[in-house]
Amino acid sequence: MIPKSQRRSPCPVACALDILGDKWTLLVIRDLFLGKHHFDEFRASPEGIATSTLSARLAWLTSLGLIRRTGHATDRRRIAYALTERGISLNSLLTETARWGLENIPGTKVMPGGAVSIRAAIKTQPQPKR
Amino acid sequence: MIPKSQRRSPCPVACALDILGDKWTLLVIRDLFLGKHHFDEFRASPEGIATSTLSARLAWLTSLGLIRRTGHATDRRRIAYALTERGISLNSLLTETARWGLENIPGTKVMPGGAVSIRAAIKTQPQPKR
DNA sequence: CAGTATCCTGAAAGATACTG
DNA sequence: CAGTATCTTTCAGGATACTG
Repeated sequence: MIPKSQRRSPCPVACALDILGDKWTLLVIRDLFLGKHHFDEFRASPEGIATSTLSARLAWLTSLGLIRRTGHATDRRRIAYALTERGISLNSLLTETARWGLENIPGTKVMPGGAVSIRAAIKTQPQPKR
Repeated sequence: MIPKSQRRSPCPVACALDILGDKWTLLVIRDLFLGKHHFDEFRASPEGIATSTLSARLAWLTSLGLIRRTGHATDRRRIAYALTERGISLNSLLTETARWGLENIPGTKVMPGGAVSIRAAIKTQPQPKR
């Protein structure tokens, strides 16, 4: 969490933006709500995030306690990410963002794979790839 | 509006972030919902936005049709900004952002001046300064 | 009051290559 | 598969000064 001393103000909007206010963070969250769990799945999203950027975001969100890493002791190929309770609390904010975009930006549409779904995030177990 | 050709994807979340995904834009929107209308009022907000940044954001939001400039023909001191219908449609997104910050970031609190209020934005008439 | 005009710097991000 | 390591570039944003 960002220490109070270096926050721009105590405003909850400003503080939320210090965490989520960029072009990538919420997209990673979106992917988790869509049921994605693996590095290469995030990377394969159509927006085309760079590996260095993705790596930084995953570490950032982990440090904030919004996601957690479900590593595997011996097999690095089974590393996965999942939303924590706190991460799941972003559901309505994310949904609201999607709704606004859908209603106000012509040409937008929900991705193949379905709408942002809290159920996908909660019920999908992080699975190692076959 | 950002042309489809240069969007990262058709995802409504991604497109919304291309518009709102930075640390300043939503704060200007917030100030409008708080009933502020004038350049120096935005500037005086505790986050301390630079004049060049503020100027760019006001032009940007105006070009998107989210705010409108209610200029005065002869007196530049009476220039004011107000939310358009489309800008007002950001109310629930903004409120959701504030709610999430308030519930998940310790030490945040609504600014003196009251909670983000759609009524302040709608009912307050842009008034020239005395 | 409502900006514009510069100058400048750091941080963010893209591209690419490499690794256990 | 899940990253790390560089390198380079861009550009958002801060500081400051000035103006009708």
